[in-house]
Amino acid sequence: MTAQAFEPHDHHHCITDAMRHAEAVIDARGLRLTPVRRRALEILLERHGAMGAYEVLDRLAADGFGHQPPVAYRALEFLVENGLAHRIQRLNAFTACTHPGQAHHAAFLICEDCKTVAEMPADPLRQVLDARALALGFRVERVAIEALGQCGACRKAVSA
Amino acid sequence: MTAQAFEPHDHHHCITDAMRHAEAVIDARGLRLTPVRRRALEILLERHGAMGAYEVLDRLAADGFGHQPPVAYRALEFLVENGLAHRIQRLNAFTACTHPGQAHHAAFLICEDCKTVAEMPADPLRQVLDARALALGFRVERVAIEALGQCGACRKAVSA
DNA sequence: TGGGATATGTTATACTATAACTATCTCAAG
DNA sequence: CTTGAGATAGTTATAGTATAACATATCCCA
Repeated sequence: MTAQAFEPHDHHHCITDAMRHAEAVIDARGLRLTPVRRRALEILLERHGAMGAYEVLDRLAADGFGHQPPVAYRALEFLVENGLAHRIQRLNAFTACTHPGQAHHAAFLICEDCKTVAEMPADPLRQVLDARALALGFRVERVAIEALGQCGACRKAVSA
Repeated sequence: MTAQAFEPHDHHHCITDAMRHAEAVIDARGLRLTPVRRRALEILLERHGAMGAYEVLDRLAADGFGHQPPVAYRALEFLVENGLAHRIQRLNAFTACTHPGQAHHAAFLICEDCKTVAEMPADPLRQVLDARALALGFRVERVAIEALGQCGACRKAVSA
């Protein structure tokens, strides 16, 4: 598992794969991937970026769902709770999970040029962090690791 | 350098120390630690927690400074830019830097019970993160590492 | 088939942040 | 001195993000 967001890839496959995963996960938990929730996930999956709740809301509204903020926030919250999406604190925005199903700790790489958001496994980082925190008596429950910078493609584009 | 926020310590000393550091840093850069900026820093230093901009604003207003959001946001932005405070994305809030002056990468440990925010050196984490990101072609510029959990004191309090 | 739990929708409001303009202060060049 | 450019602080107004609280509809099973 790598950060495919920065690689050229068959994005359609990426989407259908994620949707299948989502169905499986939700089903296994006895929950329901209702129309709004499903559509919200599809919208997030369109690109490897982050989308604000209000942007998602506009899209949902255009598709005939409700027009008020809670419609989007609730769908997004559901996705995040079930590991199908992540909240990017830095951007006050949400991004579809690219490794759904697998329990994982993620770090996010956010390209400031093209706005792509890639998810990178952070388990090794978490081990170090947890250990160092524990040495201070602190027990870590959740961590947000969000890096801003420049992706390979954008670096090449600048130097060209 | 450790995360003294979780340790019992002479907080008054903590404050005077930080203020002295601040003066030195700002002076060395040929900038000005004006009354609002100084007061804003003092307010953040009162406790090892995070404070929202509007809370800082109320305090500043009570002290005779302006009553409008930019007053607080500008002072806080100045402090952050000069490494005297940090923004905690997760909380939409600000905390005084406990290692001012030293160039450093910090990770934040946020106790969900007592709301204490401790700053922990993150240079080793950064090295790992930078290397792993670079392997994906990504050049890291800034990182936010924010952990939620429970500090030692609160853990003891619960189990007692 | 009734009824609790879940989900969706609404209104209203709270919280966070910045743009744009005005007035004031600082400090060095003339 | 004094004057003018840049920095600082104040204002009004508005943009952007998020949630509380309640009404309505749907699901599912006892």
